[in-house]
Amino acid sequence: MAEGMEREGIAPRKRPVTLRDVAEEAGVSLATASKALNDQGRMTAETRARIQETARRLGFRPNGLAQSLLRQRSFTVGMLTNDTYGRFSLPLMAGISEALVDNGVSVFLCNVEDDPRLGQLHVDAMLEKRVDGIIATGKRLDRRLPIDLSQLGVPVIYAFTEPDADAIAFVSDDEGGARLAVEHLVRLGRRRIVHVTGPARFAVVHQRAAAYRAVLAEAGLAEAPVMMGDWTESWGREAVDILFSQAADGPDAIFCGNDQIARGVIDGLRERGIDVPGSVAVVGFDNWEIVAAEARPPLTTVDMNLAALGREAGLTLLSLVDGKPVEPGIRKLPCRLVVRQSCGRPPGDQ
Amino acid sequence: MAEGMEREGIAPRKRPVTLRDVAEEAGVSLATASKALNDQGRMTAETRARIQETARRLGFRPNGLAQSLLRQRSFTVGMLTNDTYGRFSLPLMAGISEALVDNGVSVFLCNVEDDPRLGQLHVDAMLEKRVDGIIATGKRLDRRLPIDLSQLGVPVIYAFTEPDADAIAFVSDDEGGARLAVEHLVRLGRRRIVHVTGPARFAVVHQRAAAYRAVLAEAGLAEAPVMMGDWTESWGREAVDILFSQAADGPDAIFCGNDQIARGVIDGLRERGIDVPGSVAVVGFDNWEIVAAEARPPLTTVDMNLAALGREAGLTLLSLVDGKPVEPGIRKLPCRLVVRQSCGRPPGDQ
DNA sequence: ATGAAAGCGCTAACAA
DNA sequence: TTGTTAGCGCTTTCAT
Repeated sequence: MAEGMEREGIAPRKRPVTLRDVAEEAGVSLATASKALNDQGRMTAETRARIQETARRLGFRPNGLAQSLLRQRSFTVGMLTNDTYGRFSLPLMAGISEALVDNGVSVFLCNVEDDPRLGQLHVDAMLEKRVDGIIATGKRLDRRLPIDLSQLGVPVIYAFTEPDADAIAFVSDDEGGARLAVEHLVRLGRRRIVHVTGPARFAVVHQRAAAYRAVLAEAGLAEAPVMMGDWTESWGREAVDILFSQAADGPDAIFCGNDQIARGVIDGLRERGIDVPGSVAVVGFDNWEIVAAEARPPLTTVDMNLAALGREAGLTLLSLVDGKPVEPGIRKLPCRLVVRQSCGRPPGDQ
Repeated sequence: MAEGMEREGIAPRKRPVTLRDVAEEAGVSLATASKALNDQGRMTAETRARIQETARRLGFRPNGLAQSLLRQRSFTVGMLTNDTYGRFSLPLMAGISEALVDNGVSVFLCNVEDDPRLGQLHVDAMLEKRVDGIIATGKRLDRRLPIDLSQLGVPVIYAFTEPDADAIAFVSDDEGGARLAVEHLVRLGRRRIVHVTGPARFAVVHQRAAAYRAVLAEAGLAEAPVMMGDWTESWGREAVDILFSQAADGPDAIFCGNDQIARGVIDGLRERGIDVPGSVAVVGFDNWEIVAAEARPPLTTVDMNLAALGREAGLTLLSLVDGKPVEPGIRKLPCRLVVRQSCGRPPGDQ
């Protein structure tokens, strides 16, 4: 039989090439072939090379299912989310995936909406597939996913969602983020800073408001009542109407609870002929590119660093899977201020 | 030994419960236990019930890896995308997942950006994990993913991305979608309809423009030169400036290439004091909720039905996996017009 | 009606 | 240095 050149480049068709095929073709035993391809055991470099070459030629691809069965490790994790629009889950996913892909770990993405049945379905599927771990993510820090993940028998990490007791969780530091925003305004010399934000039933609304008040107090500035409404542009515009309808002097800065409100605020101000940032500076929250970057002027806003958060979650899950101990608790990851143009030129201190 | 009540509710801890555990506990053989739990073979109803009850009590969960190894089927598919923002990939994913989850199939989501190395990494991982198939998706119908999927040895379906030759693909019917939009305007009595769209290097720009021209011709209306620019709000506003800066009579309807342009157009018109939809009707494309619903007035726009497209792709992949033959070729799935308020009340014909 | 045995494709201990 | 063997957890003939 000629040295197999005729096999070159043939894609495995019907039956995939197995390690046994490689071993036979190379004239060695299964075990030897295995060791050769895993750079384990001892053998002549020549043998190893020959086996590897044979594997390459045959288009051999190890069967991960068999490997996983044996190693008790599937190199697979599940990510649960209820964030249908992906505003939060996609950056998280990007970070998670980035942390895992280089370790050969793939991610099952499962949208459970807010449906317990769907959640159970996905979790069952994951568990049967023997995922090495699960990352639970969401769209709200103060709401749980519609499934109980506390007794699963696999490591679970919570990222950007309300965790169970004694769980390991990563969340954004909303107080810190709000501080960043308000301190920025203070540093720019703004003195009458108001806060227009979302509905009171969101925990973050109170956390951010508390930080807002704290920073004003520290700066010796008067605080205005926090204005709560919807997370929408129209609420932002409405808030501007309220703020500027009285003859009294309006604010010179508005810290908004999210980018959509901020966008509404900016539009409302422009339509009243009020210059941004000249007369009023505006800061948003979320750094939702599509909203923030297209505002007029482009929005200075707080970024929750969700990709980094996802990366941390992924790496931590990996540690857990490797059996390393991880202290339970909630870790708050810092936000970051993205300076665009809605507050004017940043002071020279940066 | 007492009848095991003390085991009730104990979550499997260290070593997961195996079928062997169930068999021993129930006092039967492995084979019998397997059959009992799969509703196969023949045995007394009593035996079957007892085994099932035992499994339940022990919290037995079949090891999908072992099953997959044997059945040569992993109940797992991979979804490839290069759509980082998820504008297209998330609706697709939702549809795909919906079609698959009830069949116990989970989805690996893999963002390959436009990086061939990353793409190869993900595809290799999928193949090693023995995915039953792959769905390739993207953000442009006229660009390929940065990896060759033609010789993988597993079924591949293309959804909303440029397919390889002889592949099975699902795409949106952009001509049809554009027809829907322009015919809507015609039906509402608009006569001077212009088209403001994206860059010429996008194939869809030409497809939609062709449909725009065709509909105008059929209606005996004059077509205006198609205005190509960026896919941005600012281009929409600029287009309005161009259209209305001359004293000549401007259009009474504007068909926009996407929702962002449409939003810019609406803003531009409002800022010029031109009533929408009174004086000018506006239609968008994409039905990107966050942009379309928050426009003033809310935007009538074309929805590409991406979730349905994903569902089709998922179901078709399933057929393929089951060995059913599927005709290769590109299937165009119809779009749908979502009527909001930017064109005025729809005529009584609906 | 039930069970023993042979694998699915691979790895790792132990022999040779 | 290489090969033999015993599984990983499960399904499936084929006996009994």
